[in-house]
Amino acid sequence: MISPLMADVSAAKMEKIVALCKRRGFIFQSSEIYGGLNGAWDYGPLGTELKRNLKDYWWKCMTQLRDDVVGYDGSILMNAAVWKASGHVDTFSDPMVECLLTKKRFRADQIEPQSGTAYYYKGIKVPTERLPLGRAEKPFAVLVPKGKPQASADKTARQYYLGLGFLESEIIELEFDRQEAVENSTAFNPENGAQLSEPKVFNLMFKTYVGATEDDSSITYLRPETAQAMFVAFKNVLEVARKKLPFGIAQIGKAFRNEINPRNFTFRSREFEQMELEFFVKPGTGPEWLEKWKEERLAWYEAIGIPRSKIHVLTVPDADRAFYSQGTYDLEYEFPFGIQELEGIAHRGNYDLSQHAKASGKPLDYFDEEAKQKYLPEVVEPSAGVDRTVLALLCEAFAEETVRDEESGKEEMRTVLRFAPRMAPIKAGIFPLLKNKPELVAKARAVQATLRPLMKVSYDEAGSIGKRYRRLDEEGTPFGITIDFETLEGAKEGSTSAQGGRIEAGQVDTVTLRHRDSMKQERIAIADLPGYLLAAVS
RNA sequence: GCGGGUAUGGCGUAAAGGUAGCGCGCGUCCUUCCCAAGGAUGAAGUUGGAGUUCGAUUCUCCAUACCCGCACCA
Repeated sequence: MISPLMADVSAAKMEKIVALCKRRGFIFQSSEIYGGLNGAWDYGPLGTELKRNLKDYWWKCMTQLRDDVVGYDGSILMNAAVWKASGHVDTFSDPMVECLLTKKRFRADQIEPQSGTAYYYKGIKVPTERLPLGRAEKPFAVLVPKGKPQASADKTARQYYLGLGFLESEIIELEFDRQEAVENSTAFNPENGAQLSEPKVFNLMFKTYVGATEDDSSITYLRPETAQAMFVAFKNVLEVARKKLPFGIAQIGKAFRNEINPRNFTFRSREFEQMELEFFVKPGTGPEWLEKWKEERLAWYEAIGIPRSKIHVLTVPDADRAFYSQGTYDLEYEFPFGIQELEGIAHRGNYDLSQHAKASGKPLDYFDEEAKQKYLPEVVEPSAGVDRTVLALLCEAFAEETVRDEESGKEEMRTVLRFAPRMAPIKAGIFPLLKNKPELVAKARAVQATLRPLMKVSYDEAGSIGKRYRRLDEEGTPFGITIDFETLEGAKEGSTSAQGGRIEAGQVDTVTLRHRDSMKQERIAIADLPGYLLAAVS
């Protein structure tokens, strides 16, 4: 249970993170100057780097560091038949009905059929003349169990008309229409008997038209997940990849869902990016691979700076699982706004391949050379949200701390993003201690030129050195490199090296290396910078 | 989709039916030998639309976005 105070603290933290994201250029509202667009967000200069680092690392872990996964990059627009076969056209849209009395919403297909006596009303009359509306025609109906008096239906109807908000109870006169026996009807709310609205379809897929003519034959959809491209192309990949089971296909790309209600900053957006792996395995081995991938993915989150202790593994109960799933884990993160899903790892059986084989008429079997038999592989799918993970990185990295100035004793607030170095948008900031000393500036520029081909670095000479360090902190840059007079004139006696040893007194071309998290400084030879930094950020 | 709230430079805020101010940040210049130092100077704002009014950023209505709760999330 979250206390109201903690909820306030969390909301305040989230607001600070949103403000920081805008201030430093991580995330902006989409089309902001036109008032934005509900559920759409842009990544600014730093956010783009962060997101790219995340995707690159996933890609590297999937396709480079193991040899049983190949990459794919499917189109966003696909033949509409794909979405029919996958089940999205039929099941990704939910006909919803709404209780006219309580406004509560139900899936139309989940309403339990009711029997009883239905009372129909045409509307209400209001005898008092001082009210502007003498009567209101607004049909309504109530279902009550057989044998119950009409009075109980009247009571519900009265509540409904009162809820419309323009009348006082004592002067409402119901205009009764008729009563009727009803069997197995889904037109009434099982909880209170009130009439339900006509079903409205909420299709979560964005519909669009391919080509110039907008007729039904040209309809397709923006993909609601990247997965289907990989199932549909299974045969093609099998042909060229020369892989034996088990093997996987990995893809990163945009997907679109017309969410009813986007929420929580970028967490639920209508346009978002996925990192999905479809891992094909021998029939019967799905469950064990589900476990393996769960462990694999947990370790991965640790590697990008999200500790195991902040990830909750939810074993999705049978009732909540998608119809195709034979087992699902949700990996959830403790966001300030609640514990929410980052990644779903699902054992999809052979549902997708069998659906597409059936619908397309093209066999999608795998021929097992050892067993000398054909079969449809099972699939285990770790599917991660890029934008959600970026948000988790930001939330996890965000820290405000009080620092005391040793000399003056003055206390100040320091805002710092403690990204894991491999995720940090910029790896190092390079500064001349003073910008009005040409020798320092020239050397700093030289160091920048050395490091630039190796990693993203920044150069800054504006303001005091302390100010520049704090700027690095807010951007989450793990290293600050300062070219100072010791660089030119030789190191002082007793300098500690970042490599652990000593810098020799009088040694030139050494710089101050400042660490973001500890704010500690040490010296390092310029020649050692590339090796040291590459090791620290890869 | 329902209910509630909010909307003032990049960020955080103040004020008022009649000239919109402050702090931080940002740009330029000066100064500065290691944790948001100092000085000079500059740019930048009332979410959008309609109405009331001599005059609206302020009042009213509508729209949009964001936040909170409910519902939803194959």
